[in-house]
Amino acid sequence: MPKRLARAFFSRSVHEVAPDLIGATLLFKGAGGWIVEVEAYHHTDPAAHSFHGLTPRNAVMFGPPGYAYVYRSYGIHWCLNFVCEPKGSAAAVLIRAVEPTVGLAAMRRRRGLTDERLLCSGPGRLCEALAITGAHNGLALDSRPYELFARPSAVEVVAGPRIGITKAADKPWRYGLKGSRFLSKPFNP
DNA sequence: TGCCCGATTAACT
DNA sequence: GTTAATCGGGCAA
Repeated sequence: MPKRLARAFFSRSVHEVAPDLIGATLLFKGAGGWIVEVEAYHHTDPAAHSFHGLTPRNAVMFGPPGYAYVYRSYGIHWCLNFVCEPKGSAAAVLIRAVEPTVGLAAMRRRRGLTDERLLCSGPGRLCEALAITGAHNGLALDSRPYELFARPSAVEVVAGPRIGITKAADKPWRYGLKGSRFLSKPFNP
């Protein structure tokens, strides 16, 4: 059985944590799978929600590491982040895609789809499949309904520019599992 | 206060 | 390739 991720795992630079999350297992209420795509954000980064300072929405980012920051995107979708670094860094990793392995029936029902490849291949899709909403913002990642397990063995991680942003769009802070079919978009070679 | 834009997605043409 | 759905935040006035 893989090792459960301790809170100390998240108390490091967001650029160390993000690639280390590739291949880790994310479960929420017993459904989920392997993390195959993430992006790193830091408060010195113009693309980050924390860049302009603390607000009610991003307050969790300014708190201690090892907690979930869930925000509403475009007024429609929910997106899940893991807060990292010492408290006050306001850094987080956006979880962008998961290869579904557990609770397939529940995820298909919530998404209204059968195609496994499209169940969790995007930050909004992932939250819909796992039923993660703003009600789960600010919860600790080392206890239910969240469950996180370290990857059982080394994996090949690729990096590239982040998706859907206009500021600091050149930074290669998107990380993915090389060759995965479950990415929200392929990485350019 | 009002206006514009965004860490998105699905359904169009 | 384009667009609607839909709302909180930043910034100008």
